Amino acid sequence: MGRAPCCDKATVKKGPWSPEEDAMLKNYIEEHGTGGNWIALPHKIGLKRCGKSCRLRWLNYLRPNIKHGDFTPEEDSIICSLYISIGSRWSIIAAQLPGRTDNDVKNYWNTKLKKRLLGRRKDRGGSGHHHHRSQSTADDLPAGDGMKDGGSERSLSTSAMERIQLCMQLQELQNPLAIHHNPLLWPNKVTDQSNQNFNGSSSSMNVTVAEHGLSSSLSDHHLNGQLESAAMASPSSGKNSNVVTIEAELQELLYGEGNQGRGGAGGAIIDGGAQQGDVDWWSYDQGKQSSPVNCWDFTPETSSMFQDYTSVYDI
DNA sequence: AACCAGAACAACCGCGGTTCG
DNA sequence: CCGAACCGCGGTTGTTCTGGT
Repeated sequence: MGRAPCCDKATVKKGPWSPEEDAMLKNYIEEHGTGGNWIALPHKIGLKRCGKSCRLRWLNYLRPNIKHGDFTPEEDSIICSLYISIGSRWSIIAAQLPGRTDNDVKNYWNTKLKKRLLGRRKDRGGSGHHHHRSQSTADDLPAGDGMKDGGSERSLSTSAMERIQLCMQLQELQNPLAIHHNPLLWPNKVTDQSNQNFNGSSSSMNVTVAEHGLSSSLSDHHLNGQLESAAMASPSSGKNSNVVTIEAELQELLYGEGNQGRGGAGGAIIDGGAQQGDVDWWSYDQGKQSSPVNCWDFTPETSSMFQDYTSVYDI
């Protein structure tokens, strides 16, 4: 027995929103708020839309202070770093980028960033042929292959590549032990505990969300505090050579030669961590350098994974 | 100019988690 | 305590745009 549909699909309009519908929804919410009930909202307004559709439209496009397009190098950097660290937790990642929505970040990653980081690898040995239609997935990524053609094209090292690949593979496997499936292992730095985003400035996103009575995934109360003890127990790990190497790789790949189309502001991103506040995105336990992906320990040993994770987040 | 493939983006779907009566 | 209703998330699909042939 499946779940009952949230609305009568026969009478509900689907597809792109018209300016009139946008105006109706926007005006109503600005005047009355959401009322805490999205399902009832379209009926109150007189919209022939599903409540979920209204919610999505408001959150992604109509609410104030939404930014579209023109992701900055700093945002690119945060997205890439967080994806490699926590996987496809788009709401968490988006919460670190004021004005960005999870949908926006997700689309941006899938259509641009992922290709910039990974897709170029597929071109190795190619002779300028176009990509095929399929977007890069974990399946079509070479599994840590070498640089077969020895060409001058940039790519991430095996270490960084494997992090991304493993992250994608994790999603496919739905590994219950994966960090991003286990709130206990989420970092307190991606909660709003400190109400700060990763570049150390106050997060206006949280304020915006609160103002409109919407809950943010970052308000995940149950996460708060659970990592504090771990943070106390885990000394801050210093930046090591691997960290610098991967940071440099990422920056080079995103904004180096052949990727100059983004305003040339690449120098502002991860620069020895200085531009990211005091957060060390990449560091992990130096004592485990035998494994290039040791921030992702997939053994069933939670304690080991937790230790790695605390290292990743410098907590 | 027409067609086509690929890219980009908007929106939908289904599920898990949470809330509330 | 239980179940229904609702919310929010992540994955997927559909549509439009763009550039190449």
